[in-house]
Amino acid sequence: MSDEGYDHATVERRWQEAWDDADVYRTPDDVDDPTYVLGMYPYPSGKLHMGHVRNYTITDAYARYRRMQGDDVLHPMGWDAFGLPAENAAKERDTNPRDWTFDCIETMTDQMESMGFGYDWEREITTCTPEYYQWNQWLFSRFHEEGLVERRDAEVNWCPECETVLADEQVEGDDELCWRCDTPVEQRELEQWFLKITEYADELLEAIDDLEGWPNSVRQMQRNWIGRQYGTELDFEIGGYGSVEAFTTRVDTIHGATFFALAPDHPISEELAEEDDDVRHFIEHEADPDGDEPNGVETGLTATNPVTGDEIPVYVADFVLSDVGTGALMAVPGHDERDHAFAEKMGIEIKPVIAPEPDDWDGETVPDAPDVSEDAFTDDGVLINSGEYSGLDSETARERLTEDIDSAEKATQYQLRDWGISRQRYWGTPIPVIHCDDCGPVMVPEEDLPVELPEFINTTGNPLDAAEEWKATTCPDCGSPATRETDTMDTFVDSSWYFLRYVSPGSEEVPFDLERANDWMPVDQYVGGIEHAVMHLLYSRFFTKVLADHEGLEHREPFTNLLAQGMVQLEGEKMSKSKGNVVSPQRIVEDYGADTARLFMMQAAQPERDFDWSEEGVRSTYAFLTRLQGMVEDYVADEPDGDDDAIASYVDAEIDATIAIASGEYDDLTFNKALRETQDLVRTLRQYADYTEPHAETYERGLSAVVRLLAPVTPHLAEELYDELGGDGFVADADWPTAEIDRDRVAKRRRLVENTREDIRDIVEVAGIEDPQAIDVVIAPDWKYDALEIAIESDADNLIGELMQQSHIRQQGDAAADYGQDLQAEREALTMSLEPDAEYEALEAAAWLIEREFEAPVDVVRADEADDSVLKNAEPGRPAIEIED
RNA sequence: GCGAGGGUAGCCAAGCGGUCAACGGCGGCGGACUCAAGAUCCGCUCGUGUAGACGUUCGUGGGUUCGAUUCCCUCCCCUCGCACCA
Repeated sequence: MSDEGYDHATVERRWQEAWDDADVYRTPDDVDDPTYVLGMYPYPSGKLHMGHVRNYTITDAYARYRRMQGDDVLHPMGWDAFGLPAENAAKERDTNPRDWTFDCIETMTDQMESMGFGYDWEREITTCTPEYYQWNQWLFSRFHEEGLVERRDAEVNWCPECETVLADEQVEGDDELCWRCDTPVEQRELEQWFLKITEYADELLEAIDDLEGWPNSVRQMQRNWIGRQYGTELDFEIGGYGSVEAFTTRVDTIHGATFFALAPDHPISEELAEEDDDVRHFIEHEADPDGDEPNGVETGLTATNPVTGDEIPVYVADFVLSDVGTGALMAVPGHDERDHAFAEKMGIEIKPVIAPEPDDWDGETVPDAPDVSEDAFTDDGVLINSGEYSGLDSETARERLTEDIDSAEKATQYQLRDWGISRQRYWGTPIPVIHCDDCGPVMVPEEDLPVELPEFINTTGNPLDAAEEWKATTCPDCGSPATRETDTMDTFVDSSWYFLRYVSPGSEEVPFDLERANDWMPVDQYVGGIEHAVMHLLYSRFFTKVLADHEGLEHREPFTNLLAQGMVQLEGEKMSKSKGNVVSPQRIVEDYGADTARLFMMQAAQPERDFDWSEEGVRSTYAFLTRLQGMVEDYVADEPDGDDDAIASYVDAEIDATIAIASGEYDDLTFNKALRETQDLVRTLRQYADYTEPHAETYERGLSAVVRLLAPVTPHLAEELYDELGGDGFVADADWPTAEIDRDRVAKRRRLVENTREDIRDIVEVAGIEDPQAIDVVIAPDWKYDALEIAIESDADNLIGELMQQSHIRQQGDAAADYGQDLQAEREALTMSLEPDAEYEALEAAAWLIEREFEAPVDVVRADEADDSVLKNAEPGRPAIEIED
């Protein structure tokens, strides 16, 4: 396989060293508003996988493209270096997380260099260093000062395998599995640190509308996650227990509330459990919040409907969740499916109070009740059986009832919860707090930051808890003996602002240089996996907003354009170690080179789509590069001296077309299309050289354009070939090729040529012409172009009449009338063709393609040199064809 | 159930009101080159057709339009996210 190809190893090594020596990818601090291109930084697991390669090839190609377009570019890389796997690996290998992590970083850095990724390594950041994580601590203190940190008892998700707390976002699926290890998650009550992201819920939600550079899927996922709902909070009196608050979005159905339900862990349920055996038994043994079946137990209590005064039975039910709404609800089985199911099961009354709005409703008449015995009617409609509210529409009734009921208030509920950042693990940022018996939890003063991690202790629980010496300290407030907080921060804290740190990675006084951040931010193009759609991308938005409000950052959103890249699959399946269907990037680089791997990936599919890895595809990509290399070599070794003829002009026009199209596609990050065009041009150039002695200047211009168009994706070979062609400096710094041509004309010209060739093939085939002797291609007369233009612009009913007003058209007599009829028939679909001269030139330039294919001389003929009988078939955009056999 | 994105010729996949029987790739067929194979190059790949035509096609069934693969609605199917959410 690879022994047939070019010497990629030598080429790649040579240019990697040359780039390194010349510091090609450095972004100086004094550049003005660079284009900021960023890939989500990796967790240093030890090896680059195909997902990384794809992700970073996308950003690298785009960064290189922008640089060649003349932009200053910021394209940094760093390491999401804290996290549990390092701890586990350290235990397995009897080392410590720090050494293991830095080993991994070293390996992965080498792999990234071997892929040819052009990063400014001077800006590298590593989150597990005190130089970085001190700023997590500093930010935590700042958040605390601004009232955005809270410590409270919380029922938390606990993973017994990882021995740590998980955020809601880290619990996956119906089975509630840990996102890292797929262990079922348990619930525990612990004192936890929270960042109050809910304070920003409204802005985080509303600003999504303006994130036009983000994929809809991600925007929608964030909207769902925040889950804002407008409704009403109101009190129900429960005999003996006072008033209980319930939340409802459908207060218009309150006259149909036939029972009241409490969550099993609602305070009243817990109180009841102490005296009522049935309730206790239900809560402890029967309640199954995860089951499909709604279960419940009657309490014997009643609640008073604040509108009707009715006494309705109170149940403890497992379908009521304490963290949704208020953990207590008024149940309306007539108009809520879940309440309906429960009422049916328990034999509770089902009462319709909303009717579908009749089509011809007058706005007053009270319609007939719907049948809700089998199914609830859950849409809005018109109130019935609702006393003075009957006859109102749902919307109005909700307003009125919320006003009229004493205890009722408009309320907004969110699904978004505050962000619990406490983790009971070692390898993370220590939360900078000291616990004092007298003063309680006290922030570590800024001058004492960072709180550095102690040496790793290999133990089953939290190593920080075992670090006795480290734990013992004194209270910053009162000076008495005190202990350090042993929780560390969720690593998503690190990644919520790392994109700001790249701006000034060495800052010792501040987390980031504010002035530069204001100039350089936001990230223009962010690229990463869809798995971060909610967590990382939502937290980063939150941090950015807090920093805007309290630290003078002048941007409220971190990422202008977001690309969620697709997966690299093998036979339609996600590559994964457990399935054993992994293709190693390292092996591909060894066998075919980084350029081949990069080019294959970028041309295989649009970046956001999944695609299948194919060894066959890799081989043909490699063959393509080898061929290209040969073409350049041959050209340089023996420069051709062909004429600047029609064929050269065809090739020249194709070069322009390719540049124009490929540039547009690079702008849109649709590398696959840009590369397809570029590869087409290579084929055109080869055909050219095969067919005739090329015109040196034209041919070289083509090769040079190809090399530069490929340079963002295959940087090493592009450097090599650019050098061979005599380019100055690095192709990485070269100017992007330019073409003064618009895509519309390109498309028209190509279509004309392609249609003409197809027509000739059709004729040869259908007419059974074995061996064509000569082919004439005849351009339509000028008057037809004029007629076409008139037909397009005219809105007259009688097109023929309109045409005949032109004397030079009228002179054509029957021919004009015939063509006028044709135009009339297709009137609405007409589009302007190229001008006659442009058509002549395009076909003349493409004649060699036809001659080559049919092995017959081709004559492109102007209308005034042709017979009238032939001209009959010629139209603008469609020359007449005469084949002699 | 809700939401988002999809369903295009043997397969993958573009197009997203007329230039569309529908770009491109793979696979298949034929041809050139070669002693041969590979690579490369040139065609063909819905049906019919002895001069560029016609017919039937873009999940299903309707609709809008002079005209729909492209816009609207119904239904079916796929993928992803959320979900006993009050």
